[in-house]
Amino acid sequence: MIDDHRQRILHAAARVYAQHGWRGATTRRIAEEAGVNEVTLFRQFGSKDALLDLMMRECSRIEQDATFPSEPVDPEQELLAWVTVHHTVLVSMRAIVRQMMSDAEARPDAADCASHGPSAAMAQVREYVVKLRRHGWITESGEVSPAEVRAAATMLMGAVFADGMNRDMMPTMFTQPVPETLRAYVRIFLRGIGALPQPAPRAARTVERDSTSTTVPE
Amino acid sequence: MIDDHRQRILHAAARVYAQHGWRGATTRRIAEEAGVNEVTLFRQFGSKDALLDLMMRECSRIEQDATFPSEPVDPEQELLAWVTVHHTVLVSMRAIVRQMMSDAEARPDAADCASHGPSAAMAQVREYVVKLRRHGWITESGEVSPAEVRAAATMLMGAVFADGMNRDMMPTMFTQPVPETLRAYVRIFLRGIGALPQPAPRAARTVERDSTSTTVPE
DNA sequence: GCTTGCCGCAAGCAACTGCTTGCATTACCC
DNA sequence: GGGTAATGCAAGCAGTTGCTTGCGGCAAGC
Repeated sequence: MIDDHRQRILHAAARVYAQHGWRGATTRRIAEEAGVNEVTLFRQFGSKDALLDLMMRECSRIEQDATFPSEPVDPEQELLAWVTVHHTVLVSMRAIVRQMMSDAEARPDAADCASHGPSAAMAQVREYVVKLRRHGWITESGEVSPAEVRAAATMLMGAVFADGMNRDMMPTMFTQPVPETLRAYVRIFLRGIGALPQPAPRAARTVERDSTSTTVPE
Repeated sequence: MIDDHRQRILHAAARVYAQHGWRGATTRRIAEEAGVNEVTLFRQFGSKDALLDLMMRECSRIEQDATFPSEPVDPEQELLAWVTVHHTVLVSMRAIVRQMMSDAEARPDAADCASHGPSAAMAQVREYVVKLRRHGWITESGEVSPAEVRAAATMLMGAVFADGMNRDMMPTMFTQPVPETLRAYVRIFLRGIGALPQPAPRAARTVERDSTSTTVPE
């Protein structure tokens, strides 16, 4: 029960900040939320800026514990499980992430903190893609260029990010339930990097129009 | 030169709001930015809230003028052109969109305004996908379910959104230049809905591991 | 018992912020 | 010229906000 106060204040600061942003996170509000006198806050952390800076640094230490298997066995299932965890974490933190993104220009710390999670997640996906290639799920000499595979990973992460951040605000954009959507993201990603069988052959390609330049080589 | 002041104030309000958010958009700051006395602001708009509300309503009227051709000829090129315009608009408005997203809970107007653009864009893409199907670019009885096609559109929009919003904050996540990345997004999207030839056949699928459950049917 | 360190409480201060008032100025229309 | 509407300017007011100070309470260690 030594640093109980510090932790309580830090957690309260995170909650208030997530709801009201930097300017709205008043020292009085944080103190009230923490059930602590406002003066204690200044005695413990010095200033409001110092408190929020520390809160953000603590916040970026939260590691998501989802990991990929060391050797891919079922890419669709493995990716789906991982993406689901990532999406869940994102949804639970969307309020604070939104605030950090809006404060990113004014407070560089906020940008670092907000980008830490996604960057780490991105690194995990890239590592998994390397494993996929090494284990033959992606053809080494495939016509999907490595740059495109890289972009596919960015696309997957971006889609999951946008889904987690915006789904509650844009009901017209996200009409299907989360699990179904995430599975579709994963399947499209795998198909995009050539790791899932193409569902429909190119039979219907020459219909109705003279498709002279259907596939632009580069 | 009649309503010059109103427009100047509205534009100044948008700029200040984009940089400092709702709470940071002080009436004094807006007035200074507009080169107008603070009192004029209150005489014209009544209150700060009324001014910012009106600014947001005006802001959501900005229509992006990119359109798809009435009949698809070259889906990759057409989608790429459209996505490029959409991305450019998004980048130019990213600051104000970020603020709106952080203010969405407190101010419902902000949520409406922020979601208006993406929703309209989404509708355009969905309409284009319908055209693609109608013109035979997507097999009617394809193994890509309509739900998955819908999710693919959401995925494309989400990826473009995340790219436009986060690229400047997360350099480790977006390593490739914008045009290359957008083209990859489009290609993966088309491949995901079965409208681009699959690059690598399923030859390398049985390598090194006993892939018993490679494709999970449902 | 006595010091030490942390805490709560009350008060307050300077700066900022939304907003108002009173008055002089300017431009336009009849 | 005179009325009218919009603007600028100076001042101010009440509420908020970051932060400080002084004081007393209270538990722990000597």
